[in-house]
Amino acid sequence: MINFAALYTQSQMGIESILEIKVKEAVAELFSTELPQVEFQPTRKDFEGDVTVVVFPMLRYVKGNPAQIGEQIGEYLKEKVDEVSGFNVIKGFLNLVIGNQFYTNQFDEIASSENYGIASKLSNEAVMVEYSSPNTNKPLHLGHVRNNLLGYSVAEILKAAGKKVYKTQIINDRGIHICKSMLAWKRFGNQETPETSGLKGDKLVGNYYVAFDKAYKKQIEDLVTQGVDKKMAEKEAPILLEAQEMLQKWEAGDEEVVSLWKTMNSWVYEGFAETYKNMGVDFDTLYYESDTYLLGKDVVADGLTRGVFFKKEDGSVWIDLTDEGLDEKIVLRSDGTAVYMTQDIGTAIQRVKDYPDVGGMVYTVGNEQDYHFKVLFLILKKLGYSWSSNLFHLSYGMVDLPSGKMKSREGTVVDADDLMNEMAQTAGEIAEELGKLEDYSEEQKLGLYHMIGLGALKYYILKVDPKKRILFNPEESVDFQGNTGPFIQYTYARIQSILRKAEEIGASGEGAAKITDLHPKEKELIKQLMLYPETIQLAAENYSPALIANYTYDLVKEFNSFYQQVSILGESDENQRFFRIQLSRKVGEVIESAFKLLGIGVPDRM
RNA sequence: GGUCGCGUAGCUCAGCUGGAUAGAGCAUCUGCCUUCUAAGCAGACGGUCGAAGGUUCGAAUCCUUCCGCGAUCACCA
Repeated sequence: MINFAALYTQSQMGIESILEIKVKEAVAELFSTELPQVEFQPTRKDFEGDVTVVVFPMLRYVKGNPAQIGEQIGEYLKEKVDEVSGFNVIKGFLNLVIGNQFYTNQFDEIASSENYGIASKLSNEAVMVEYSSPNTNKPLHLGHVRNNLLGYSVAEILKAAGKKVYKTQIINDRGIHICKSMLAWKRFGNQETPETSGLKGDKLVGNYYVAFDKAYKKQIEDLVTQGVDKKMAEKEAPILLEAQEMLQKWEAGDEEVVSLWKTMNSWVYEGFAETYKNMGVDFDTLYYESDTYLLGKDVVADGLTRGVFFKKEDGSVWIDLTDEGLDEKIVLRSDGTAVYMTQDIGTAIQRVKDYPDVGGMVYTVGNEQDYHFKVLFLILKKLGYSWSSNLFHLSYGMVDLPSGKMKSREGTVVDADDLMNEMAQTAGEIAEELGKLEDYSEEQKLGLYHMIGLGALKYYILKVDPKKRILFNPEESVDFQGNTGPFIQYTYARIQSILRKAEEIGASGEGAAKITDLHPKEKELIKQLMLYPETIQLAAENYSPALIANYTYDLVKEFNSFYQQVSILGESDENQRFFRIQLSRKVGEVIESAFKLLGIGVPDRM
């Protein structure tokens, strides 16, 4: 005998597992056949009912008219299952009406659980989520924003689903790109610093990256007019050669170069820190390419002796992945230096050494690197690392402008700081127009505008499936109405307003007696609340914040409809009123919780 | 050219482990603020789900081919 009471506590699945057993029982009794499984779906809004049993798949086992079969099973369920209070059959769909008591019981469970939907215990095995990983020669732009929001949110979602998580990034602090900025600064900078210029450090360094490119292009042009072949000119422009020389000096540990490198990077880090803080993202641990770029060479040497890799005549080391449908891929240059792949192999292994509980990793990197990660994961698998089967490339589509790709060198980028400021400013303009915050201090207002502006931006980016590319048109501002972050924040603020008023009139809703009547909107809201835990799981399995965003939107739409149709504080029946207050409170909590997973804050007023 | 991804309303997107008449938002139009915040609610308009075949009782969803867009195929990262 099944303990139904225990099943009740397991969210939406509870009723379905009961029904599954009972439907099978019905079919066995009525048609003397055993059914391997039963297919359920939520009943469509246009029909009466809560849960629908799809009869069609049963026709393989039970011969007959689907409508009649549905009818017979419906009768049986109504008779034998307390929760089933009614049914109707339309074509091959058996729509079951589930009684109010089931939902009020569910709500009691939800209302009494702290951090509803969020895993209370974390796994022993951890997953490391890498995101951001910028170059240190220029400021962060919209592309980084998508990366940061995705990585941060996925990390939070994994935690909520019960995974221990380390957030990390690998900072690309060395290489030709930073040397270009350094060289240009030396040449044109007049010792300018963030202090003397009043510029944010990353912006200052970025300016010199652009300055380098300008000078470089000019030199190419001059060489071409002197009759030099364009390709040759691109390779031999003096300023580029000088940058390359600088990189060599850096690798050799040249004191002056290293000192300048440290100084300029520190400016950039200060700038980044400010941007991250503004964006509301953080990291548990940092890796720097200057520490890791030599890693991996030993692993390659070891793999060579074990036959995972092979050496070509010129001394370069490769892996043959043709049996996997891929190509040969280089893992060590002929001069023995590391390539990107070498470094990534080494860094992955280093991370597990540093954090022995890491059993998997998520790399938040654009889809232009799909091939690279496919190869990286295969190599780690061939090297025999147990965790190699738990590697995931969180690949996302590029953020393009109407004019095409963003290019830092050409200045066609949407700067992250500017964008966030503009969003906050727009939020402020709308709020001023509405004028609901007269008694807020200037500081409070600015904080709120930032929260709303960022909420709009984050939601706008996160609600889209990561795989899809985003076309961002700076001319058309991000919406603040409809399916947007502010819409959801607004609903939250309304709920808080109700709760404040409830408190004032001494109706916190605590200790309410059980109600038996449910308004259809209340029932829908409870159903929607019941979906939250499985939504988190689904979002974690799919590494998709978009699922959380869509869920929250549906919940909020449902609440607004309820709010419009049903009086909460004005309800005369005390139990009914208390229940509605509790329901509103819980919806607010779930909005807050879900938005936290997206890295979006919620306001008490707006 | 090979490989991978995407293609759904004028625009931005859901739906994709197959199920009922394909859903939202924006835009356009119509109602609703002396009642819990109108950044809201209710409604109208709007679709050959890129195209064609196939599998199935049933396809936006799965398979094949084609078209369009993007990415990638470096001793760059």
